[in-house]
Amino acid sequence: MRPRIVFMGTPQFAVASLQACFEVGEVIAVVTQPDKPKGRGQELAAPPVKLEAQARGVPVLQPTKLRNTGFAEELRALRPDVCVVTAYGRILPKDVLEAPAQGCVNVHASLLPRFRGAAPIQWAIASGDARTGVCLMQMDEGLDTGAVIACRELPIGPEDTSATLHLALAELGGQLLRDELPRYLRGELKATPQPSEGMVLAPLIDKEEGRLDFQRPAVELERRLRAFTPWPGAFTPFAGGLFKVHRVRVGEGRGAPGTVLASGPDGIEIACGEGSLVLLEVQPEGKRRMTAAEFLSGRKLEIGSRPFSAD
RNA sequence: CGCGGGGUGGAGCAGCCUGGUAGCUCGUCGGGCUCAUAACCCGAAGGUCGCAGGUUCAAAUCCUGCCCCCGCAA
Repeated sequence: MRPRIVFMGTPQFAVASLQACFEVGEVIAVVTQPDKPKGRGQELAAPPVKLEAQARGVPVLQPTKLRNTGFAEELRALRPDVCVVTAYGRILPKDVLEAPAQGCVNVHASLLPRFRGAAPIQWAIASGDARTGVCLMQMDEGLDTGAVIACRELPIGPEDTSATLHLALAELGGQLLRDELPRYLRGELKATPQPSEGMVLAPLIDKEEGRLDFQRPAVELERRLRAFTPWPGAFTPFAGGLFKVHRVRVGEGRGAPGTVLASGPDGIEIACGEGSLVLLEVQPEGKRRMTAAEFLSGRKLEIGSRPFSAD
């Protein structure tokens, strides 16, 4: 008998999980965040999960608050066997967690207990980890602290960004659900509590995390750039505006941090706390993304100058 | 009506406020020089100045509408 599933999720990352739920059970309702103004023009946009649910003709709930609003009763009334949560974006209160007959499970994009929290993919790259993955866990009241049911691993390549890993991990999360959720619901899989050893938090990314601090080692800046792609990216002040850096290479150069060591067709080399960063693809504010060589045909950078600092 | 920048030979930019000869650094092509470490010298080709309308003797430049790219914000 197919389980009655209520799915909770919001962004693109959650769509593959939702699709997996359709394969292994009856999705009786989808809970997602309210529509929010997006982009230039600030038009209201529906979350990707909502669009997918509507395309499948499943009822969509978009509560603003979960606590003390009767949402738990509403959920109970649906008589779900399980609630599957992937990147929903809210902490679930106890009464919601206990509403489904077999509780709530969560797909989390890291190898728990490493990188509990909102931005596990980003922090895995920024930390220089060689591998990451997805875990299916029982939810409890803590932040990603539940007992782990099953995991899948994936190597992090030297060119991986959060954008590329998001795609791969979303897909892997879908497979994990498809394969392991039915077994778990039948009682064939036992959840094991997370070890306290190796616990690391992955806090929400702030825009300021993208600001390039040339005092830091070049290798760290390169990893953070990939970790914070596509958002907030890597940027530095330039000529009174914002200057985005899209692609870099770690170099061998040395000098006072922030100083231009070389500037030519091969890139713009900036001295860092350790080593140097060669800027390969950049984007001045208001302009499109361009190669360093293109940028330099319109604006020369003196060797020895420090153009990327607040005025 | 959320705020803002931009669209000028193939690339990146200046010129626009204060209308009057299409500019800069590259690239391309032809020739020269011969090792200068982003090679150098001479020459050439290549542009409906995003589109449409308006003002004017005259519009890249001023006015109006539209299209496209992008930053902020969310």
